[in-house]
Amino acid sequence: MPQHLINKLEHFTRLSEADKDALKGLIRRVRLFEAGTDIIREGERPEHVNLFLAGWAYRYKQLEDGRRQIVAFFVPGDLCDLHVFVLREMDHAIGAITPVRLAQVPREMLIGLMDRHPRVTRALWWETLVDAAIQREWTFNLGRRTALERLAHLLCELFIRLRATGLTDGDSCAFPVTQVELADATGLTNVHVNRTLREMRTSGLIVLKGRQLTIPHLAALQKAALFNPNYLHLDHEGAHLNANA
Amino acid sequence: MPQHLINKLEHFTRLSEADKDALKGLIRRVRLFEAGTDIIREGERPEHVNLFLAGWAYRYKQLEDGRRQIVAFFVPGDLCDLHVFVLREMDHAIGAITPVRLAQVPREMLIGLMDRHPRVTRALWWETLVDAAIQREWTFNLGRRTALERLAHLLCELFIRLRATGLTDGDSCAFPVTQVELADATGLTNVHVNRTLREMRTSGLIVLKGRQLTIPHLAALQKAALFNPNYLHLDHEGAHLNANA
DNA sequence: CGCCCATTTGAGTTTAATCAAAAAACGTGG
DNA sequence: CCACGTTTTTTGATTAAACTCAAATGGGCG
Repeated sequence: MPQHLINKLEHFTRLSEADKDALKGLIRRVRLFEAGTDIIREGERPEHVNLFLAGWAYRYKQLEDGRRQIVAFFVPGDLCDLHVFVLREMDHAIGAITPVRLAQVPREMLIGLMDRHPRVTRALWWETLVDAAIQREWTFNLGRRTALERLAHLLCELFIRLRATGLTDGDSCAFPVTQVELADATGLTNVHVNRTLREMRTSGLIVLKGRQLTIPHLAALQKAALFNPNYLHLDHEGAHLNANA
Repeated sequence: MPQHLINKLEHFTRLSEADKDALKGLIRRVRLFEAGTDIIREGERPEHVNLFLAGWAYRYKQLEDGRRQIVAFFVPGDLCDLHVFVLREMDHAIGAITPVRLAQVPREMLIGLMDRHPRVTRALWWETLVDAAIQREWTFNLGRRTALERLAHLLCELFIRLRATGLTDGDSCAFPVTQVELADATGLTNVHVNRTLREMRTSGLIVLKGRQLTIPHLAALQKAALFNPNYLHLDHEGAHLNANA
């Protein structure tokens, strides 16, 4: 069930039962990927839109000399770019962090959905625009924040995204990302990530142990990160569009 | 005339005369902005899609403490996010580098165009996906490239984008970006940008003087930048979609 | 138990930042 | 066309943040 996606979209607009059923109808072809494997590789032809049902993954790009940058994380409820099939070749890869379950949605199915459900269509645009906003924020993060701010910002973002999909438990959430992956996402080295995490732990900003993250005082972490959640555009933004329900 | 936009879109798909006329019809409400002023400010309500007709601009985000990051450049032929009006508030600002002339396209006009011209619609998706790919590449750039590679990469990208819109003259193009702006785009300081540009000049990679950039040997600059143009998805990618012309 | 992967720590180095000031280029009005 | 104020570029000296290299420790699992 795409309950995570529905939870998330409802932060933007209210969905009817028919809308939700339509979203559920997207889940026809389900595939599983093992942790550590590639879900899509650079150069491949994108054939469908991927909807993440369970597990974590990341988009990444890599240079011939081995330098790697993670440019996005995927958590359950996330959707890859709506119109990928317009492009001939993937310019990046997607790798699974944990075992991943995802639905492969064929273009025709998606187009049909958008023809029949304008409210879902708007919600999916919102999702697309938020993805773009997240990517811009990462650009800022890498360009202008210190190591500690950068890591804190990433943790805030992931926690809030997970919360929006119903995947947090109080002030805790699963967190299967290794320090090497955190380094590749923040543009740091794993050594420096390690030292910075220690600093965050000793100052009580986070508890991170055994693939579980706890943020005792989210406001404090946000402050340390100079985190402004406006770019996630949550808080029922689409209310003004609900009129024509 | 949106000739620059048309030139660019034709790198993706062939457009009919009707398609081109439809694009020209987007230019109804034209506005001018002075250099150094904001075209849109953070927090504002996005009312229309902006199509850049002349002049350079940038998207930027700023922290309360003054740290600023430029997250994208706009050159003639560029279009802001197709569906911005789905969002309630801008999460960033757009500033004019030079005097800017742009067309403000109302949502209804755009929706109408996309209803009537499926080939233009696909081309606009392509444009949107390329924008997202560029943002990802910037993330990589800031995270994993050295100062010299970063600057070289940015220059390669801008030169190739300008060339695709017909705004280069041989191996030269206008380049009105100051070193402070280059610093804010690459996550460096203006001092370090200055030293790095000097290095690029003395090694013959670029000639940059009086708002004019010359790249004597683009392949060499690309090599220095570890630049792979695949993320720009030029080269008539949409050929396979031309069938139903 | 032993292996593998992830995390942690230490010591020394490098890249880029900071601070400060001079020089050059640019635009404008006299 | 020149003088003048402003912005941009350039250079120097010093500092700090993050990287590199190397090795030890810890955890999970068959």
